[in-house]
Amino acid sequence: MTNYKSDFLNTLNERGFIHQCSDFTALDSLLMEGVQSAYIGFDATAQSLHIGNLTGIMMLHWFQQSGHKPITLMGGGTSKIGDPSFKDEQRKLLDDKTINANIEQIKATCFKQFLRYGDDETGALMVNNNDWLDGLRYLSFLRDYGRHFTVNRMLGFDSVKTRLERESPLSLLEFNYMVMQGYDFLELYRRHGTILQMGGSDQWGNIINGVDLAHKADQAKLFALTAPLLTTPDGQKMGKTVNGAVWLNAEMLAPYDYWQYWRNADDAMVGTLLRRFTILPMAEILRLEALQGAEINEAKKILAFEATKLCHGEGAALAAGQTAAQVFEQGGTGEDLPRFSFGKSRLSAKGSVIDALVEAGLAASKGEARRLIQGGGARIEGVVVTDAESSVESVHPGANGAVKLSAGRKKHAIIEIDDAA
RNA sequence: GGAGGGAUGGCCGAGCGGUUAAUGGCAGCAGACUGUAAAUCUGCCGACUUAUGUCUACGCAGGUUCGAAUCCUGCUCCCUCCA
Repeated sequence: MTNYKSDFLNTLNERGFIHQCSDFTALDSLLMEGVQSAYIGFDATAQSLHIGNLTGIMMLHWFQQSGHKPITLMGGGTSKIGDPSFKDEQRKLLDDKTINANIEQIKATCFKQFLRYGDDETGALMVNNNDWLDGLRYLSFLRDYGRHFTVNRMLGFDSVKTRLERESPLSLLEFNYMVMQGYDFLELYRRHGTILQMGGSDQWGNIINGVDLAHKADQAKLFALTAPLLTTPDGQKMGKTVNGAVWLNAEMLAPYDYWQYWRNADDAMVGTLLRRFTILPMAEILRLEALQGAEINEAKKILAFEATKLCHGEGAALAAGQTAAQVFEQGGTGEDLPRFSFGKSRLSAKGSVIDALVEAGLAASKGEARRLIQGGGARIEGVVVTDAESSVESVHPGANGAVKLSAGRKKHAIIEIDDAA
């Protein structure tokens, strides 16, 4: 129904990225006038971004594909303070060195596949808000910018309102986060002529703050564009897996596991995910999301392949898919399964299955491994382990070379028999 | 500054001297059913150990008691009301 003039908004629209915009018409026109720059802010507290950041990354990707200049803003300055909503006192604040290392890592492992960095007109740019936040002087900042923010209005933001309603304390520091984020936008406008900030719908208030600030301070017209937050059909947040976050960095989450994450998507999510996280043509997506029943599995495999390919490259995506086919469709093993070595002498030891489960990372403790076995969830080469005291050898006699160890239907590892130990 | 209420396992939330590693719900894991989906049903769900053992846990530090998450004292933090 909605039709835009600009490729960018049309693409975002058909791929389900549009939730709210401060002014569709004006933004649409501006995008037609020439190369524009837009940014999204990212956290720099870990060495990698995760799937929750992928929506933003894809928005920037399409922005660049549409002939514009994307900017990835790293929250180096804000990371130095630490997230105040996280009340754990033990949390150590990050120093510049760590933050800068994180930023480099993130650029190399999370952005480079999706964005083309470069100094040319549409080359992506990486900036760190520490560059301007670190040197801010409190009094002059308050005088120049603080006067543009009214507390009355800030109290109206959902992020603040819910906090107050829940009677959970909101520190001045936190309250100031939105001011800093607003200031970032102004700074980028001044430095790079950035006119658009994007983000998840939860960022709306923060983004609008920047828009307003720039209007008041510089009489500039900037834009906010947000994407709907991804939730499962029953309203749960997406992006968690067995081990926590779904990282984009292959060292933190193997491509095989990344592939699996997508493969296990909810039926009802497949269309949404294809639109958002693959660059398949819309015609193909429409075909795939029309599939019904068990046929949806085909769509899921394509989703997994395409998403993994974007993040980890075609080779890794193919390998992951191949391993998955071998493991799940043929009940065998594959190259991509995690491996660990196990001394030959331990094979026949009583209870060695428990040790193997723990060492393979399939169980967090011996107690958990034992419970897994007692619940009938542990298998060696497909044979259910019935006795917690079993040795690997007693379950699968003649174990040689390597055997497959499984915890549940989905988690597998290869035990490589180490003759020397 | 005064009066009162509260802090419990990943989260929510019972317990208010002893069958309490602590009801229940959510989340998580496993099994069955399936399509590596959802829903449903069942089991598990502090650690070590494997036996009917040990340790660690109910904001922090002490105390009373044969015995405390439960009672007392001090401290910290949060909330509400009054100044």
